[in-house]
Amino acid sequence: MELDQRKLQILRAVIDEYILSASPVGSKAISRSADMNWSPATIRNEMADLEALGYLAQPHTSAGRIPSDKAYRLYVDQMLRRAELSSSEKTLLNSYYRNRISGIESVLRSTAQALSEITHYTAVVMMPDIAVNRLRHLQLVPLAEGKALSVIVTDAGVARDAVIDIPRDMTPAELETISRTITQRCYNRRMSTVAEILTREISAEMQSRGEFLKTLLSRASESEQYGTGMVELTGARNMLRYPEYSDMDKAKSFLATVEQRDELYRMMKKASDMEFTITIGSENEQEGLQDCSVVTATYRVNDSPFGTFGIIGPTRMDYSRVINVLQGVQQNLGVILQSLLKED
Amino acid sequence: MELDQRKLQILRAVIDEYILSASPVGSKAISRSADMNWSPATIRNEMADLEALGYLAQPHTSAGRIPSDKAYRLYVDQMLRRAELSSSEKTLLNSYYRNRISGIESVLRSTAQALSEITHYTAVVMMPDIAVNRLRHLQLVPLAEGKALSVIVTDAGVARDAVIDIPRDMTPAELETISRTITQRCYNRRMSTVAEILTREISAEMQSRGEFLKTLLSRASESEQYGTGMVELTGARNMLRYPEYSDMDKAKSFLATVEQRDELYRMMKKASDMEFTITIGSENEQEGLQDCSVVTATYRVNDSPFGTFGIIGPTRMDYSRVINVLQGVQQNLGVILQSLLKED
DNA sequence: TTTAGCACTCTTTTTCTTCGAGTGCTAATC
DNA sequence: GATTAGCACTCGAAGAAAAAGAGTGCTAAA
Repeated sequence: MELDQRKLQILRAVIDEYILSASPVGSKAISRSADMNWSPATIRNEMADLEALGYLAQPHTSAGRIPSDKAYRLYVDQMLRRAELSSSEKTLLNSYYRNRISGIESVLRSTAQALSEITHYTAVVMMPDIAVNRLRHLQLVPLAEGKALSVIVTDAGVARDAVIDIPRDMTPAELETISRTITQRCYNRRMSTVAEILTREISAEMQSRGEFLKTLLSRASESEQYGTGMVELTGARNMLRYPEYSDMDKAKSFLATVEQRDELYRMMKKASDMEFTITIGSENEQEGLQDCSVVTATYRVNDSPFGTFGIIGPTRMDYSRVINVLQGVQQNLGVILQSLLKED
Repeated sequence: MELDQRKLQILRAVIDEYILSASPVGSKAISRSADMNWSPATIRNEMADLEALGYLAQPHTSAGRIPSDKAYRLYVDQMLRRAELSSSEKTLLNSYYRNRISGIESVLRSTAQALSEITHYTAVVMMPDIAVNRLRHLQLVPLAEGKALSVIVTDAGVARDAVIDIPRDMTPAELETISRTITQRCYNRRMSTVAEILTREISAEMQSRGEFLKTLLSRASESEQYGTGMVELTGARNMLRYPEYSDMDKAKSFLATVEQRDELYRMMKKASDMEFTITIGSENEQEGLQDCSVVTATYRVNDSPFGTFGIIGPTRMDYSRVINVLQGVQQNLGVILQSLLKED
């Protein structure tokens, strides 16, 4: 049995209605909706078919139908109309960036806030992964005997720092020399290759400090060390708006899940080579997101992918609105970051 | 009418019991508790007195009593016994810092997590306010024409950065010179005074760039700019454990309140010149924290106050446990940060 | 001064009933 | 053959009524 035009139309109507109401949709409600010229009885028959095909489910015998994950999948793949953001929404969006443009990360934090407030869902933004960035400057700043702060600045305008151990007899002047040498040698090299270059070229040169440099940069390549793996999450509380989380336990487990930042990071990282991703309910790997859908978008700066952000909401989220907003933010973010990094 | 010994004993018993059970405490329950040698009837009389004095309240006629904020105040001021953390708890605490010692801020983030997981309340940690730190290094890194990243490193091992505008004709070499000059002139000066020093001493010297420097450092002193005002908040979801938040609306409004990071920062900032603070229910300025208590502690590095962290919980939180944990963390944090900044 | 006894109050829990939305099936209709 | 009206049936939600229980304040006795 295939999905003919009428079945699709009905399925769509069920989903649209369920997204709005969050309660099982009956045949009568469907037959009342626009362009639906069949009687409830006919629609009942079709709905029974759709249930047999796995697109609809019935919480109990005498209730209406709710869409399955499979139905949402079909919906987002084939039934979604994209639309531009309205100009008032664009204005709203831009208002979040006022006074907030002191750096990449604060822009991204504001973005997360904007996303969650505009969509009323939970927003997640991945902080830039410096591994793909290029080194602009490395500075070792002595803190105390045996300790220094290592600061890395990349071409993307991102700075990351870590406290490191240094040999006790290392002087500030020597640290400065090392900083300068590394900066020179690795200038504009991808962060992911810096450690390698150092081991190969520089440590030999600076024999006496070879061991130190090795440690320094093996740690530099460990992502943990320089604060990679960070995500900003905002608006988790929004989920409490929706009846699917009126059960306290569900709410708790959702909040517990999203507090696991490293898991979220993994998820976002995986999505980061796609322009857009939509992951519906059980398609999510994470235990606690089985009742959620995650929509992500990747934005670009200078035509190369820079970072990823997204929305987490109940599976019955308003997909088309979410996608429109993400698309709007995607463009916006490109422009704003561009203007932050290039001259105005 | 004064609070005699027996009234105090009864009040204490009521509070202890209410902290445990979260439901109104009756006279019978009290008379059963240890060292309570009076009959329920006697205790009822005393409880009526305590209610008249404003220490207890009755949700409705036929219910037990619950402590008022005034009662908690008395409780924390006069009835609290402090105790050392057990050694197993200390071990647990330390386990949070493993692999997490790459920098001040990541240590503080781990601290927040540890606090919330150990106490089962919400933890908040104020990131160091660099205004009181001393400048160790300033570096201007060119990003693109007209743009640079300004990075500040302080003696506390904290780095902060911001994207800034620079005159178009400024060369990398010139930026380097400026960086070095500022670092030299302001070395070990408090960040709060750096802007002033620059305006006074340096801008005159570098006439042509005077305007730029002024802008640069007026912005440096704006806290916003360099990411001051940040707090880390963890474990907000823990509040859903407690019956006082089984009402969805209460839970929502709590989460909404703590998502206002700047408000939280203000609160913490205010607490930061006290070793410990306990703020109970209506004593809180913030609207959304009227049903909460906030306990904070300030930790020291090198004997000078460094930062503040705290616990937010329901007013009937287990104060003595919370205080013990905070005290434990306070010591711990001092040691860990010390070891991070000084040689091992 | 303390306490046993008791009537009273008010919430919580349970049980039972009613209501209504929605279904699936059958038979009539287009 | 496809569609639809009609109808008996199911099952959860909502409401009402009843019962249970915890705790009180007061009185009078110890």
